[in-house]
Amino acid sequence: MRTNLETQQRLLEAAGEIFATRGFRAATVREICQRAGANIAAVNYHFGDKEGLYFAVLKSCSEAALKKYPPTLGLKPTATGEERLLAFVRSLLLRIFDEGRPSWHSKLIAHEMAEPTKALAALIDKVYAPALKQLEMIVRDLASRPASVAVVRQCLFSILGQCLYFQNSRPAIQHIHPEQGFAPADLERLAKHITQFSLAGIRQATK
Amino acid sequence: MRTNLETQQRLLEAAGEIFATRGFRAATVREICQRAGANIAAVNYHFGDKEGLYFAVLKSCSEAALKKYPPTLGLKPTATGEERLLAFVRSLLLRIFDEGRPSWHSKLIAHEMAEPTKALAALIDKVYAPALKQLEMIVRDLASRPASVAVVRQCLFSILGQCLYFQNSRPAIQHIHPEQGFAPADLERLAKHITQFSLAGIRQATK
Amino acid sequence: MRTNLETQQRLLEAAGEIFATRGFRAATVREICQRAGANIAAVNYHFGDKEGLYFAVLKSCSEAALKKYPPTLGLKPTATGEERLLAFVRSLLLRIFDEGRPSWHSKLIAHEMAEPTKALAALIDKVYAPALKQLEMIVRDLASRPASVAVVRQCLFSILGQCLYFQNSRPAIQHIHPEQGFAPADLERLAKHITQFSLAGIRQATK
Amino acid sequence: MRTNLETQQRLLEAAGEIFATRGFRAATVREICQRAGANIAAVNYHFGDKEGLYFAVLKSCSEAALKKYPPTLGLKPTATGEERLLAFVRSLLLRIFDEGRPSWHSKLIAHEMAEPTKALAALIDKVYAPALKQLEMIVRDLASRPASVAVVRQCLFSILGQCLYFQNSRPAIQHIHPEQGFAPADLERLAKHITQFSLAGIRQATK
DNA sequence: TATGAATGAGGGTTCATTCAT
DNA sequence: CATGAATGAACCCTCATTCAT
Repeated sequence: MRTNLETQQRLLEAAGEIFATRGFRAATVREICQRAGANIAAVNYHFGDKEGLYFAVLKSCSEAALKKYPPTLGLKPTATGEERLLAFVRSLLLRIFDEGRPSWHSKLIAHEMAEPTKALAALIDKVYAPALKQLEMIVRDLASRPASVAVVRQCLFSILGQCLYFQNSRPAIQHIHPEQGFAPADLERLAKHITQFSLAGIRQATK
Repeated sequence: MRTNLETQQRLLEAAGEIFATRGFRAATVREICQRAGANIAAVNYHFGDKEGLYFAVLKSCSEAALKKYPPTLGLKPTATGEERLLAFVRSLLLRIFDEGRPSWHSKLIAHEMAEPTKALAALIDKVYAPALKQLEMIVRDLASRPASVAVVRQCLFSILGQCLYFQNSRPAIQHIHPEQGFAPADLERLAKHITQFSLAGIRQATK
Repeated sequence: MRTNLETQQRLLEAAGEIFATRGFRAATVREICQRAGANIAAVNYHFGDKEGLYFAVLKSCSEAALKKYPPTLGLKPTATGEERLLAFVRSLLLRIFDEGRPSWHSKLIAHEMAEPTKALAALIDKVYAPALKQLEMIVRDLASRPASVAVVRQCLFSILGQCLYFQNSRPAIQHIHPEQGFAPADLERLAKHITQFSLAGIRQATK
Repeated sequence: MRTNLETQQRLLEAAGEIFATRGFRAATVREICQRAGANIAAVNYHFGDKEGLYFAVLKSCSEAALKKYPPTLGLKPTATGEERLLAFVRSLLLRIFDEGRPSWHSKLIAHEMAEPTKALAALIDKVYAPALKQLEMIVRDLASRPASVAVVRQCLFSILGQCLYFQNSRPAIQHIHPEQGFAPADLERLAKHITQFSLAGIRQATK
């Protein structure tokens, strides 16, 4: 017989993919259980209800994504600000374009933004805010001179916006620019562009 | 007696707000009809079905948003590239932060990106693509020297991303930076920042 | 402007075909009005309600069918019993296989038998019973010797059953015997067969 | 707790009666579930949808009817053609006039003929066609001399028509001949009449 | 007089959830 | 402990009918 843990794990896997694809509302407990090879009542049994499963998925996916692509990926302690910015951007793009569980994380966040649930606040505090904090340090480091809170914040927005654009507008991008690829080499180019573009922007903003 | 057009208009208003808030799937015709003060069968009578109403809402909102905040708002024919970029960015932010029908347009697009329906392709072709084309002209104008298609495209992504960030990540922004306001003066500041940031970025990218 | 009578007539035509095809329940007032080029409210205006239209159609179709194919079609006053039986059978088959209004009559009766409405009793009294009476005279004429009421009745059943089989089981016949045609020549053959078959049957039954 | 099978069985019973009475379209799942003492969602749970239940009913009723009144009921292997014809006719009449599930079968077929659904073809192939095949053997056996395909077919039509008349025109018969009973003894008489009538007819047709 | 916008009851179906086993 | 049959609310949609014009 399959253990509790195994069933829960399979449920999390199946739910992650389906929630990421369809969003919370459109996903059905039935489909999740079917894909997980579990009983229709398994969700309620293991996670209380659909929402409980959803929260568990969010938690699980966040951890998996940040573990696989940490924002400091491959950085030496002596890395320059530019290198750290590139690492941050690259890791974000990698999470977005990963095929598998890490990408679920991005899609789930996107769904949360479009249609927030009670899980959003916790998710932001746990995942979003720390990343922003990291990015803030980098921006302050790259600033031409000590910058005001407001200016730094605007730069953060500019950088994050450039990255998350690929998460939030992907259908439009793929429809208008079908020739745009997102293979590792393409992502590398994109990351470099965003880094250079932002570097110039930051310097201009903190002139 | 209420005329056909009046009822249709009330239905469009109610549906616009509810679709923008909840998305296509989660919105219910019952709630829409209730808010419009119409009978439950009114949607089917006037628009065929829920999808027909949705398409009509999309069309109506797009037109309303672009009419109220055209991307060339207040521009003279002799406007410089920088002025045109500022106008483009400002109009986009105004659409996003408008309270009322024009903002529905942005929210509807956001929902479409997160959970596409059959309307997405048409919406992109009609609204999204032309805006990108306009922005492309501006970017080419601002480039330090003739730029490759790929570089121009990346700059488009960077600019659009910075603007749409406020559409797609608003819940996170408001949670982390509750002190950040979005009154007209704030939007003006944001628009200027994005414009300057992007100007520097474009020049760097086309150096 | 079209007169009342014209609209009523077009409504009857359209309703006849649709009621015959789909039955009373499955037919929709909307479709009938559309085909008749009339307003959605025309049925209620001219015939009270859907049932009223149905009754009018039944009446109109019965008259049209019996007028086009009277059971004594082409008979001389001096016709023999066999000739009169053949004429009766032939007219019944012609009504069933006619393409147009007379066939609606048969289909409507078939639908009434499967799913009786309040119109059935009147229809039977007006159309069905007189025909049976005529057939009874013919059978008594053909009997080898004066027959009991019960025997005559059973012969009536046998003859009618043979004819109406093509009305009530046509889908099955066409599915199992797709090569069986129902052109005029085929109907002539069928009528002759039924007549001869029944003649022998009657004689046997009244031996 | 009630078992799965029990609920399914009750649903089949209730649906059989209601489908037989009203036909597929006019029957409502709400009424079926009410009569079966089941929840409104039970139909979808056990049979997928209304159509699935209908198909199951058709299957179940066909089997029940043919099991209770097989066309070879009480025949010895050495039975004569006349005896086999009588058995065939009698079993058909018994199915039609049975009160209970076997009669549903006849009524369902009648409804299918008047307003075919997707189930008709399968039903014909599985139930109708085999019966016709059996009858064909009998007719060939009874023919005065080897008969053409066309003649045999016409005789089949004549015999089936005489029997099914009581299925398809019962409302008219009962209205015009209220004194005609359909008790077992009456059916026996009818069966004998049809057999004798047909016997004479077949001999005449194959003379 | 004749229209068509509007109605509300009722249709089949889907869903997350519950509970006896 | 884990199941799957059963639930009832809510979904979108269709329908004949009504009523102000």
